[in-house]
Amino acid sequence: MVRNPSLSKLLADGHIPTKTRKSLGEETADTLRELILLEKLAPGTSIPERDLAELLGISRTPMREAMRLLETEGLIEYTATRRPYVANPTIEDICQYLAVIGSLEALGGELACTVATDNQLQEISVLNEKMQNTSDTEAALNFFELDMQFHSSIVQASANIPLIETHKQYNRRLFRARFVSSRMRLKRTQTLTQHQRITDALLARNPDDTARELRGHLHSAVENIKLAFEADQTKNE
Amino acid sequence: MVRNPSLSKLLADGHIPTKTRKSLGEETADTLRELILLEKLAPGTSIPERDLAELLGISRTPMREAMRLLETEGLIEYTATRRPYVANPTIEDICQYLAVIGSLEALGGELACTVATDNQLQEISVLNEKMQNTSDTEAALNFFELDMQFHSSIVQASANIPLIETHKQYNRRLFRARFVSSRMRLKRTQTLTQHQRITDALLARNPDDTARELRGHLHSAVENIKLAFEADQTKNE
DNA sequence: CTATGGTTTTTGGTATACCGTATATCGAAT
DNA sequence: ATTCGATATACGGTATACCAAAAACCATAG
Repeated sequence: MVRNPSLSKLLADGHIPTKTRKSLGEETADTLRELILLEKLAPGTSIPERDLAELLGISRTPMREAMRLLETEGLIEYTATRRPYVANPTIEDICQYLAVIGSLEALGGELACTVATDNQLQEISVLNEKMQNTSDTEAALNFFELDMQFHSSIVQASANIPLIETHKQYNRRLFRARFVSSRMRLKRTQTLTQHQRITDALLARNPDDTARELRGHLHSAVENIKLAFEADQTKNE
Repeated sequence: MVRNPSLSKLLADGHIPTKTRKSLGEETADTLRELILLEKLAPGTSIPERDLAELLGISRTPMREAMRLLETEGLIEYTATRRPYVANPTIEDICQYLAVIGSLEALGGELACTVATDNQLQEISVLNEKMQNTSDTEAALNFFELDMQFHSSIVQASANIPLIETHKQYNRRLFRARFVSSRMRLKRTQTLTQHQRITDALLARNPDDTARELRGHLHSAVENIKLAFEADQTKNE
């Protein structure tokens, strides 16, 4: 440990880049997650530990660790006999996730109104403006990423660490769904109006309005994703 | 797999007790959790993998798995150099947990109003009555357990599986805090009045009232726990 | 051709050995 | 006596071996 007072102060102040050395298992979790979210590993695919470990050139131990991690994130599930496969949430599952994430974001916004720094609010506002100025023809991926960032930064501003963590997890489960949905470009103007109202409430530091707007916004997200999935279904048959 | 259609139907109907064989790691997680919650392992204690594994007579592999599980539950934390120790949340941490759990329960109650079966509502009502009829001299532990059950069964009635799961996790982190708090018997009558109002709103299947009452209830839980911890602090010095 | 029962192969669970790094110990120098 | 540095020890990370259970396969009987 660092015993020199002035040095440990430096460290605590965060001036030194905290080198959190990731274990192989955690790194593997990252790459696995990416493989799943980008559909290199399709939903429902069976993924035996040995094969996957060999594929990535590591042993089973860290691979198992990675898979357990992704299990808690909801990206990997296990059969009754503990055989792992890529999760394949139904539209109903996704709606349940969205209900929870709606509550989490509403709480995040509510808290942010009282504890967020002006800088953080500014940042959110900037993200909103970027989205508002996005032309209709802009790449869907870009819009999608801004959307995710907008929501995340609101929760981030709540300074509630477990909330931020839980929100991140739910976001991961929803990644694919949100992606599909955003590709549809459904009701983009509606989304933008809602974002504007959320931003306004936040800048006014009005907790109740913020929470209500966020709830409403997530509520329509449910509708959009339902539509997107129906469209996706009919297209794929 | 079961190939006979009528047999698999039996299984799906749940007539056969789904024997989810727990792995050693999961069982270990259960016993470890109990050790921590009952303070057989005090908060802050360092818990080297080898020692703990030997203590329970198992190898390190399942022990590591168990510890990773409890890490995601927030009961075990790791130093910067990945040395595990029993989590020791500050009062601020606990308040953050409570804020989240408040939102989760509010959502649970709200959803329960529309999807809960009459039986489920009845069950909640029964739990409430049991608590109301608890005499002041009754064992604190009994009151405590009823309280936990009351809250859990509300979330259970929401039928939102990820919500139920997340709520369970947060409850575990709060177990100790709630226990300490309940031992203080602070504002027991206030608690009971609030429970009554929550129950009424639920039975009336009024989502908005239910959510509001739950939020308010958790809000005062924050106050109670703060008081309890202050008292606990001064006692221990 | 289908259903059944046994055999082989696959696969997850667990134990164990080894490695590198972090920590503890201890002696020497100031 | 305190601090510093070298050495020893402890500990978590990873690889690997082995086992039991599950699943795939296959041959045989009806």
